Amino acid sequence: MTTSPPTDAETALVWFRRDLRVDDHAALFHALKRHRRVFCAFVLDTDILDPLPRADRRVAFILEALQVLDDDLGALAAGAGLIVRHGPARTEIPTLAAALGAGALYFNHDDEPDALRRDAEVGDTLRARGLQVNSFKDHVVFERSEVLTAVGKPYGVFTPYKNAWLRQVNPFFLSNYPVARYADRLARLPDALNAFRPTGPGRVTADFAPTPGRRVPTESDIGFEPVELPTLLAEGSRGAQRLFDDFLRRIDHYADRRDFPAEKGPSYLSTHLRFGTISIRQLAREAWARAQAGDPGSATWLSELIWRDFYHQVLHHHPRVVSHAFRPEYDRIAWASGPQADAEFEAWCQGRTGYPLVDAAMLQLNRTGYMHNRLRMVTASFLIKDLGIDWRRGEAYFAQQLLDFDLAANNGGWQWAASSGCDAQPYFRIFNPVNQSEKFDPEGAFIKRYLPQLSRLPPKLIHAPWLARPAELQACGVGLGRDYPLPIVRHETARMATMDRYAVVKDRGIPDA
DNA sequence: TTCACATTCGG
DNA sequence: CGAATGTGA
Repeated sequence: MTTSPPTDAETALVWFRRDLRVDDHAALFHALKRHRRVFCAFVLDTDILDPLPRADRRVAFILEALQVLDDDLGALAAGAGLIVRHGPARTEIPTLAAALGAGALYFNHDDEPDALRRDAEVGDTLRARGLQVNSFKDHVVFERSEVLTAVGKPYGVFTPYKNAWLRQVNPFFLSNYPVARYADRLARLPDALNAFRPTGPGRVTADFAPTPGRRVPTESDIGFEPVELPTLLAEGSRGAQRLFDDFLRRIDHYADRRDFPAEKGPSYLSTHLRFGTISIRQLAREAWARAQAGDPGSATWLSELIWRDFYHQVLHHHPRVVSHAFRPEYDRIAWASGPQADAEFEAWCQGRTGYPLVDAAMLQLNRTGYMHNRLRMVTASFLIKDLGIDWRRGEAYFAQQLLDFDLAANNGGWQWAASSGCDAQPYFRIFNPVNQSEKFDPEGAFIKRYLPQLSRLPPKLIHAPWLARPAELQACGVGLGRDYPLPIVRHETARMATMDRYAVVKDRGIPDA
């Protein structure tokens, strides 16, 4: 005996979160396919926003992306648009679903622990009220347990994971969800939903606004200060498409340019991937096709996209990495602490370590919300292995500063540098910050961009100015300790201290008692 | 009823 | 793309 499936509700609500586009959108596609009237909403979640500093570039990025999303929905179907709410998503989504008379909720997976908790709560609430709750993979090509070893366990090493990923991928997994096909099912927003109404300084009601007007709030509507966004990141999903077009013209050079921060090597798409203003499938599809055709630049870039899947998968299977070392023995390390360590941490944050490449990198981060990937490794290694400071402090600082901050990738990167992660750098491999500088910024071009006080130093001196003779420095107009700091640590000394600090990871637990 | 091929379906 | 299902001789 079979039970007939329940008939689909007429009205559905799609909850946008880290997928701020209409093109190639899994949840939106499925909602449109199965329901006659589909509303789209985004919640500016006060559970997330309240603890943030009042000037945050990510808020600016999101608001701009929402405006484009709203425009694109309207372009897909006249009168359609994005409903934007401000409040705790835990309660805003159930309230909105009820107000719209929705019988189903659709959203895409977000595997960060806090998001999973939130989504479980919302799902429970709505299911208890008789709504269908449907969620989908959208943010990565392969999620959760889709790529497993022959014995059905998650991979802990990247290269075999990547090989399995490549064996498994095919054009279908990378194909586009044809959202436009069902565009007529997007609901026209009633007038009552046509504006986002601020009520008093910095606070907004959760009530529907009575007057037509702007649906997407400004920073000040939600209690933030306006901040300027790097022009590279303007215009949400429209800007993302432009960036990708531009990158495709140089993707064949990716492999040979990506390690040099002074060059335009990377795609600059990380923030768009974080917020879903571009689809991972679109990117992987292009990269995969070109890699298949034999382009090494595309193959290298595709590897980076696979790293992203890898780290998301690690976080899903091992959520404890959020606060613990993936390899538990690395939590035995006694990190530097106390006033001296605090001062050094502060110098690192502010780009005052005296190591020009490290400092230029930190200034890039602080000023733009972005840091070149090679420099993320260099600065992370410096904090952990030259200053002996707990990787979690660096991770937290990056989380605060990076526009493209993604918990899975950031944590994976930091644990890689700390040697505590899966498939991490071995602990005895310690970047030499001067060698890295000579190798990846040979002319000092990147350094000079952020440290103009060093602009007259020749390549021979710029990587380690403290080694120059006083007369040479004077000739270049540099007074060490005045225009630019003396190094806060000696690398060779620090390296030996780190080897000692890491010795505890070799202990096989408690010997015999 | 069977086979060979076409169509649909899933992510 | 590959698996499952449908079609028609």
